[in-house]
Amino acid sequence: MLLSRAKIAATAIRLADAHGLDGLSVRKIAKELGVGPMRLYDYVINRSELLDLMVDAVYAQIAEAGQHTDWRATVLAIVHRTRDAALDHEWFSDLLGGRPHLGPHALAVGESTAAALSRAPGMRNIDDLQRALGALNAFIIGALRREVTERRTARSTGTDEAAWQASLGPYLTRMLKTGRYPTVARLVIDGAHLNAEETFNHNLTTILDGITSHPHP
Amino acid sequence: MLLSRAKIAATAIRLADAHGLDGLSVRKIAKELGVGPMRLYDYVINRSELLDLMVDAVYAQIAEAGQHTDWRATVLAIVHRTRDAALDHEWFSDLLGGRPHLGPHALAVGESTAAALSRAPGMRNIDDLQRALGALNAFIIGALRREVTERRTARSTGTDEAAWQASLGPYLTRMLKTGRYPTVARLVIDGAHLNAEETFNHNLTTILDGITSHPHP
DNA sequence: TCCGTTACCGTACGCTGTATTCCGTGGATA
DNA sequence: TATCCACGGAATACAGCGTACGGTAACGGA
Repeated sequence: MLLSRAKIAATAIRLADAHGLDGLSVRKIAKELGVGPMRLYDYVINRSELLDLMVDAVYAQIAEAGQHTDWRATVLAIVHRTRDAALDHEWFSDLLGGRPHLGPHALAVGESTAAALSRAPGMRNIDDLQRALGALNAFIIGALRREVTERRTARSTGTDEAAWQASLGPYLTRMLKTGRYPTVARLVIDGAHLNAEETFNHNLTTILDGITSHPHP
Repeated sequence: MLLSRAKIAATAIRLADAHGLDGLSVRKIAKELGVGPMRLYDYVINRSELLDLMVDAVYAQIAEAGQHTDWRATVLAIVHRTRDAALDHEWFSDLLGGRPHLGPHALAVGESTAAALSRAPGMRNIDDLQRALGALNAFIIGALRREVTERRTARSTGTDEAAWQASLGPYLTRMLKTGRYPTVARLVIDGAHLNAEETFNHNLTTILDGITSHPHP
């Protein structure tokens, strides 16, 4: 069994998809590959470099988003592929924003995004572009983390009313019944029906609109 | 030495501030308190509950933001206190968005934010509020994670040109010299002078403006 | 044929979170 | 007063983690 960085990353991703980042260990990857644990260190310096490898493999998928002539269509395509990737590989969202993404594919995605955004209206100079990229990336990171976290808790508690009441309910409903958090209570009770993808798209549109129109000097 | 959840959280926070989340362990907290490791489990179920305790202690600081009559001033105050907290306790940003924040102080902050935002113009119903909160929180999470990550790498590489060239330079400059990432290259070279706080405030304003004006139905 | 170098491998160390066992002491009862 | 019991805190135990390190086997050149 001869190894390679790509093969190691692939099995690591499979394991992380199945058991999460906490369930991922160098030893388990090695066992899955039928190899002693220390073999991996011939291809990778650190566990952390292994994570970087996994992240960049995901960026490779994201980078396959086609180029459009319209800047907005390009950005939308990239962001949606990123969201798909984060939902496919939930551990990806755990790493999102936690380390600089400097792998070749991550840089390629960054380049495509930046290039598209630089063609947006209202982008007067490079400082505008820097800020706009910052806002967009911040939104992506935060929104995907939130969505994945939500999905996880929903999965662990069960979506249906009964299981909800049994797990988080006792504590949270007691808290909300105190009357100290009326707005939150209304949000939890009345606002549970919103569709995640719709909300994401809505807010993404808001961000892009906000970026391209410059009301404040 | 008699313990309490508050005292445990306080020392845990001190240690995490000093050595990061990776440098934090149940045993070290116990040793710092002059106590056997298992004593902590009389006050806390899990290591993860201990993290929740720490997070909510930070939210207690954030919650001290004064209420303003103006909704925008209130939101700004909360967000800025959150940013201050994240820069004071960098581990806080590692936990941001990674778990639901359901502690009493976190709920209090959420309530204040939601209440203020619900008084913003253009907030027609609870779905609008839900979405607006989502966008705002996503931005906060992402922006703070990015800023802390940036600060960490800057600290580890050294801010000055020489140290930069020595650490990330070899790889990154080689990458950028390939010419495959021209926009990123321009951003790295020309855009390094931007002030972090200014950028944060600018983008926060953009988000709030975007939330309160509803150009798309 | 012999040696130097290189590539591979298993073992071992220190650390983690946590379950379980053990023990000393204080209070209650005969 | 003597004995026993209950109980709280300390110590030990266990399974797993990342990875440093020492040994070994194979291979190329002299």
